[in-house]
Amino acid sequence: MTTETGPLDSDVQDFLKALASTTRQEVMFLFNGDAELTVGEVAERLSLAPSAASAHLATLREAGILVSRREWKTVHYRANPDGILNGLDGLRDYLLSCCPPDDYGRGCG
Amino acid sequence: MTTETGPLDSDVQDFLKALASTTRQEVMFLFNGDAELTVGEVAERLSLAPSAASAHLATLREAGILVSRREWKTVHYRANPDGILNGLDGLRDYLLSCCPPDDYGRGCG
DNA sequence: CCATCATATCGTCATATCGCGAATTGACGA
DNA sequence: TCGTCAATTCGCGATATGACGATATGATGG
Repeated sequence: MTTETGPLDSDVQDFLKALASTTRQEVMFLFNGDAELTVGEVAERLSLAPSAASAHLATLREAGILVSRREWKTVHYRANPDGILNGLDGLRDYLLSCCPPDDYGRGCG
Repeated sequence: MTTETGPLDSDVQDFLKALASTTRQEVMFLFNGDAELTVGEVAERLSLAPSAASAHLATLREAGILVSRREWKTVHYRANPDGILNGLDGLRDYLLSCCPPDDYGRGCG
């Protein structure tokens, strides 16, 4: 059972908050095509201070959207499909429980 | 074509920002079961000032998540399944374009 | 051990968001 | 038209977020 701080799973809350930021949306676009990027690369591509890039990547990692691995001196981030799927599923379930429509893309089987 | 302020459709941005708020998440839970609520009812149930409730409902309406209709003196809000579907689809497409996983629940047909 | 490089964390400031109460707008009834 | 009630908008203060630079941590190499 995931901890709940409110009516919505904290997992899904973190997922939403992480993605509801223009800068972090831009960050995510860098991970297209199974890309693996270091903090410094993200900082450079978005013209951000390394500290800012690090914080955003940490937020996305804590939301389960990215994962990181350390390789010698550098930390490599990449997308985390499982976490993303989890977030999307949780969000869909949340909206399903809130609202009445027939289906939200589920139940295609 | 929807206007874009960044890498992500502004539609989807509004969708995310609207839902990435604890209070608005609580608001959405009130619309369970095809409920139709006035601003005053939402304010009362969440112990909010009418002005705060109005602002949150407006945000959700502008994001396409709720729709409103005026009935004499009162404004009734209810969920907007089409808008919600749109938001979820847009979000999924965005994450698909960012990241590599096989599928995000699409392609069940 | 110490130096170095990449990352993470901290302190600070600017800005955005959220809450309220007050004033404004809009719709109905006298 | 004017009054009333509901909703919206405005102004304000408090809090949260996002950016930076400076500092601390971690891993590698001398």
